[in-house]
Amino acid sequence: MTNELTKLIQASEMLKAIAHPIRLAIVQLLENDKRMSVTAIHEALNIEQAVASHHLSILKNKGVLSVDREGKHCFYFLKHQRLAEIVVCVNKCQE
Amino acid sequence: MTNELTKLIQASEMLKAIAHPIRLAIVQLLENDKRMSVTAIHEALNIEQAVASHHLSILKNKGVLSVDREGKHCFYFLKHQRLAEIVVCVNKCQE
DNA sequence: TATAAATATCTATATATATTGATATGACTA
DNA sequence: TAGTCATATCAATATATATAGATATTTATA
Repeated sequence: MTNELTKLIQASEMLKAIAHPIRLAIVQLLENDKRMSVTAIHEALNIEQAVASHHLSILKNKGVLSVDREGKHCFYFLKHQRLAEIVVCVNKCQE
Repeated sequence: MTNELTKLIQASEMLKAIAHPIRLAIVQLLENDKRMSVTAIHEALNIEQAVASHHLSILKNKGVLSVDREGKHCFYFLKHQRLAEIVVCVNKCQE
């Protein structure tokens, strides 16, 4: 497999991770260096805890988010702040 | 359904359209206001004609590309030039 | 160590997307 | 109008992702 193809696949995996309504909302929530716990996110978005946790783990596994545990809480944040730009950009392109 | 949710769904549909290796390659190919026919695209990417046509129609249906027919040729181009930024951005975030 | 709070995982079903090869449609041109 | 070039669609199978509910794991604290 060519290097170029590998890059395309990796980039599309990351985009695919973001390309879901709940996960897009999570990325939006974490703009501007915000750090939020699973509980804070599930309450902010009004979704089940298990649902939030599930989507957060997808975003983490695909390199979109990172996590720091502090006691009982897990604080998630954008691994690359730049990724928030994608959300802004795609929102601007909705005619 | 709330207006906010509708926006999230639309934005994620558009991102989902781009989140595929071949379709990402197509968007990259069409940066800088380029216009390319189906044949030119399938040759440039070294994929079957039917495959190119299929992915182009997905991108068109999800609002990523537009098309102009000129005789036998269909020229595809980015509907919003801004969308190329997404590709640049996600590429920069591959560590 | 028993309990509670926070988070993650599992199971099952439903739904969507990808892939491939074959074929159909549309539009010029000899 | 028959042929051919360009593009689109179809059909079938495989693979992946989503959704929801139940339950397990981890950590702190009484």
